[in-house]
Amino acid sequence: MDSVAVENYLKSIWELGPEDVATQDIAKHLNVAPASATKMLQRLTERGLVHHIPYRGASLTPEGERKALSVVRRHRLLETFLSQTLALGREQLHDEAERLEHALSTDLEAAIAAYLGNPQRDPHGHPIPGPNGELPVNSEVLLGDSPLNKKITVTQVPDHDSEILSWLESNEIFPGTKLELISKDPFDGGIVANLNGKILQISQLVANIVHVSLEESSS
Amino acid sequence: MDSVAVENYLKSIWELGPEDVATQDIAKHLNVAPASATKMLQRLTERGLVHHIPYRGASLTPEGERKALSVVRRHRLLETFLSQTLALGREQLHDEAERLEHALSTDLEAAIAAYLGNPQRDPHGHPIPGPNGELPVNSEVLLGDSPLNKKITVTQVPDHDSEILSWLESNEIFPGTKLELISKDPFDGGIVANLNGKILQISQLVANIVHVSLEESSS
DNA sequence: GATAATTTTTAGCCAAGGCTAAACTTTTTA
DNA sequence: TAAAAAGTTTAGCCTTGGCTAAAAATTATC
Repeated sequence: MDSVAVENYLKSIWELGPEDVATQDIAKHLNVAPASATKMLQRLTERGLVHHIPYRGASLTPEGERKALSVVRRHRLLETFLSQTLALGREQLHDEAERLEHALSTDLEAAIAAYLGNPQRDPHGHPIPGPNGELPVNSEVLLGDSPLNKKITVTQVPDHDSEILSWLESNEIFPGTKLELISKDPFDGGIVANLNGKILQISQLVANIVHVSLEESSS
Repeated sequence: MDSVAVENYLKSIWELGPEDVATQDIAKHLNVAPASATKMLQRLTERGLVHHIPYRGASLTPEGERKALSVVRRHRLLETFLSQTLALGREQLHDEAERLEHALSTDLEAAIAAYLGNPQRDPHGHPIPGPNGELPVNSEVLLGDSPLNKKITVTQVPDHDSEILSWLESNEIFPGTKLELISKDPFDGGIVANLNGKILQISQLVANIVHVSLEESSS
């Protein structure tokens, strides 16, 4: 069994990867001192989970990635489970799952997946890795990069920034929402969209986090 | 936030109490060396959660008991929640709850309690402490101590011994089961009972774990 | 291309929570 | 009641995962 700390390092590297991740970025992501991250990266390299090149950065070995995806799977299954059973708000889910993910046995993971009917996406629209780490190929595009005057469908919103998430929620932007880009600011990348007749200004920050698909949603 | 280890020590002392608990018993219960238990008892005494008298034993302070009951509440709520949503077997519940109980936030605890309608008992029939640690007075009696030829109702089965639990389950003994004592062995305390017409021999070991009530069950 | 700034690593420290072996109490037994 | 047995504590060690301060490497800047 890997410790909570180890699981969190692996997950962070996965989330920040797949290219070499800087020590500083990992440290910031986990709220620890850079020196602590260095030490852990060395230990994880020792254990064959991480490939760390001093002064360059770190990446996951195949084994490390498998473990990282297992954590991500548990996290996203938990978010889906809590959302469905307890009807928690999308912005509460992340923090709860973050704690519980490390305490989920393989059996319980399987029971939850079966109960949910092996869902492919969590409530934020993020794909849930399969039991062996399979992830679907991603044909999505960022909201800020999508073409003007075309029907697009929101597929993913961020899972951890509850401020942005609340804003999105209050403007009815979540997976499945259909909208159309009206214009794009040439300087800061902010956009204006038409959501069911409502005209909405969306900052560059948000436009570069939300994913959309150009095909009609299959839901 | 208390660590997992601290929460487990407090819970163990509560479960083994309320009289002074021997160092050895705590160590055995937690699967650690006696010396480790001693050290932790000293730390917990330092923190005002435990009252440890060297060579005598340890007991919980009011603050320690409050925290222990909080862990017990989370444990039993989780067992109830997992049982209702995922239909896990009674003998799987304990181990899962054991891991998850330390990762449950106050918010999620409240959400689960509300979802379940603030249940008073977990699936093993154990009372669930209230949010402030309230426990109902216990008017129950051990199966082995109950009178002959009287209708009695099972109220509690053990939660952690999955072997006993499976045996009970397969003989349809669980909270709510009605039966009648036919005879008691004068030597080893084993008993014979009538369960819906079936004659059942029950060992002393089991008879001293299962709780029953003499009144008709209110379910 | 040398120096300044930034990033990363090393060194050394700490607390938590384990362990074993040895010392000390308490309890039991002869 | 003295010796043996059982239980408990102390002492000293270990690993994990943090930290800070200082040293080293890399990158940016003049």
